Amino acid sequence: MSAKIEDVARRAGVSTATVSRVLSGKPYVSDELRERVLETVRELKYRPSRVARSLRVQRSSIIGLIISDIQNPFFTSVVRAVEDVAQQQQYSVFLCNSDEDFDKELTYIELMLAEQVAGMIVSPTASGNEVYQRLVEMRVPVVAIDRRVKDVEMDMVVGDNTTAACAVVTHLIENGYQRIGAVLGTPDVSTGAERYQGYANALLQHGLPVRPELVRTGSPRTPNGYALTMDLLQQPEPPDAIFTGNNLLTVGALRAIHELGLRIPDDIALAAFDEMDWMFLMKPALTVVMQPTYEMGRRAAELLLERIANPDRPPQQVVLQPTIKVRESSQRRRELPR
Amino acid sequence: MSAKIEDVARRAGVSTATVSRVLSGKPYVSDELRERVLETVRELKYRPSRVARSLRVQRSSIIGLIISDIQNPFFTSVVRAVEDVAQQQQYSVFLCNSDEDFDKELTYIELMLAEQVAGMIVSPTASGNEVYQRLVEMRVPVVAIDRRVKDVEMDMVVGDNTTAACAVVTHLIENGYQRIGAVLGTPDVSTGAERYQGYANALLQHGLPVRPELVRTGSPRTPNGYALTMDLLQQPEPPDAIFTGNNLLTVGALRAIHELGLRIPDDIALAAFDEMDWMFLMKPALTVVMQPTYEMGRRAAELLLERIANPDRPPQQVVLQPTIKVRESSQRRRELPR
DNA sequence: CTGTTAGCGCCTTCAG
DNA sequence: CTGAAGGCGCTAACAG
Repeated sequence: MSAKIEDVARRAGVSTATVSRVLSGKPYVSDELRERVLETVRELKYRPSRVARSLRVQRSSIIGLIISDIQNPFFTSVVRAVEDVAQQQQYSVFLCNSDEDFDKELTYIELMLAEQVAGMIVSPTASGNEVYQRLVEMRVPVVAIDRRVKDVEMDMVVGDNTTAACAVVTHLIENGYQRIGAVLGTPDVSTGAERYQGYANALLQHGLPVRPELVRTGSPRTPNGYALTMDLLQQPEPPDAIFTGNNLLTVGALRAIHELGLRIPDDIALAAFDEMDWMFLMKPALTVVMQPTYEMGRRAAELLLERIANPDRPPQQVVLQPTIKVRESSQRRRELPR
Repeated sequence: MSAKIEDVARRAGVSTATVSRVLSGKPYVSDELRERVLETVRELKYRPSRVARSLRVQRSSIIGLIISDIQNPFFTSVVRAVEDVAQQQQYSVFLCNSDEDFDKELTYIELMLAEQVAGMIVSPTASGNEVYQRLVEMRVPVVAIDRRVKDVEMDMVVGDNTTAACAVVTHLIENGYQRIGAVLGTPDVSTGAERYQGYANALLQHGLPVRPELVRTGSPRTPNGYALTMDLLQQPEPPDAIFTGNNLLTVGALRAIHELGLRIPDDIALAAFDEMDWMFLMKPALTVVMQPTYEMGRRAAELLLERIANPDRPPQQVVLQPTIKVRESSQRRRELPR
């Protein structure tokens, strides 16, 4: 097919070792030979086989990135960040979409191993610790992003969900809302669990009861956000405010609210986690939590590269603080005369 | 490190050839040996090295997917589709983001070649035909998606942009709008060019002039949509309607309109290409074009697999029809008394 | 500084 | 039906 290293060597009148040395920027090659080799490489349009290289050195220069939902802007932002860092260090990114499906996640992890990736970044779809425990034991560089893996000493970068959730819900309470509902991702993943925790903390701190009938959890995706919100709002005693636990759930919730003809915040107030870029157009929520998505991706990639360079570094857990944004409309208290 | 094929062979008391045959589902292996091998594979948790395999067979079972903007929902939907088809056929997807940067695109194509991918799907960032011409000559399976490559006989799946653009602009005209502006992607990529063509066709068919001062083009991204729209609207004689040429440009346009305090469609009407899922919430446009994004991805993947299976098949060009959606609000004609 | 050589792990003829 | 053996293209000792 295309030129191999031997062709280049022969044409340039040197050995394959020299060609290899030149191409991998190794020292100890005379300028003359180096130039001659480079010239020949250009002539032959030689492109080293990364496959052969990977086999030889028992490691590819690929970083595996397994995210749980590629349609979620949160993750696309992460992807961007990881790609940026990787590219800067001559790594490429092998992206897979586990689709919130633990089996797919496992399959992809296997695939990554079979492809000899240099390391991987994963947003776990469940707190499936055994797998990650094994990876750590195999000394495979891996970092968890966005979601914690329980009981495993590994690198991870996550947001401070409990605090942030508590803050936005507190804001609702301070604006006079009393029956606050929640639409959250499943408690199987740490984000769902922690955001529930923050919600509950806020209520308890203000002497309000945590009513199970006001809490709905499920897969963190738009259709589910719609269904859960519908369910919540069509109860005999619906909430007067809703806390949504992630951006896609928020979209679903907005759809439901819209369809029921309710107005925000007059009929129903909203506090959202993970607001998307475009929501500004609608100012739908009283208060929102914005995660530093790009930074999370960047930190995760950096952590991974560090571990690849130094497999013995102790595990690091980076916790980033989300930003809380309050809308002007939030000043409009509900107790005011209509 | 982990188990190799020879370990399995030894443990099972057979040759590596037999193990290989069993694992690749080849016939001509007695049931007894097959069972024994499978058992041993399980015991040893043997995971064949895809790298070694790729080197040996001179091809990996990876499909390269190079998209121009991973933050664009259009493409994430395509990614989903490609992944679904690939997985079904035991391929994995290697996703890269060219970021609308032709150099990155080239780099990634090189990377794909070096990784011996089975084939690739690319949304070209420019009509850089030489590269694709070369790929076709090298008999590398490749299909272009969303955007045409000029003068190259290759597989591609695109939308009928001219017709669709003409239709939505016609709709604006029929609703009484006369000064219709356009915010489009650069004419360097086929989508931008064709959508401009459709816009111009619609105007001309109705005897309206195509005014250069009402047309803005640039990179198809949100910030640019904002800037171009701002520019358009702050002219002495601004348009009374705008046609936006892709979903991200639309978001930018909405932001600009919003910021200027204009109302849709009373102050400014909007016809959008590629509406995003969530826009329903805002009903911002009179009429929108929705592309069958998932289907485009699916078709592209299918085309690619067909070509991998049969490299001599003549090139196919699939043109999909977008759907045009008209809002009720569009019935409100502009000439009606205010 | 440069060349020779031995594999990396797997598949695939070619014999048996 | 099964085994033995030769590479796929590259890098990393080890000699010169």
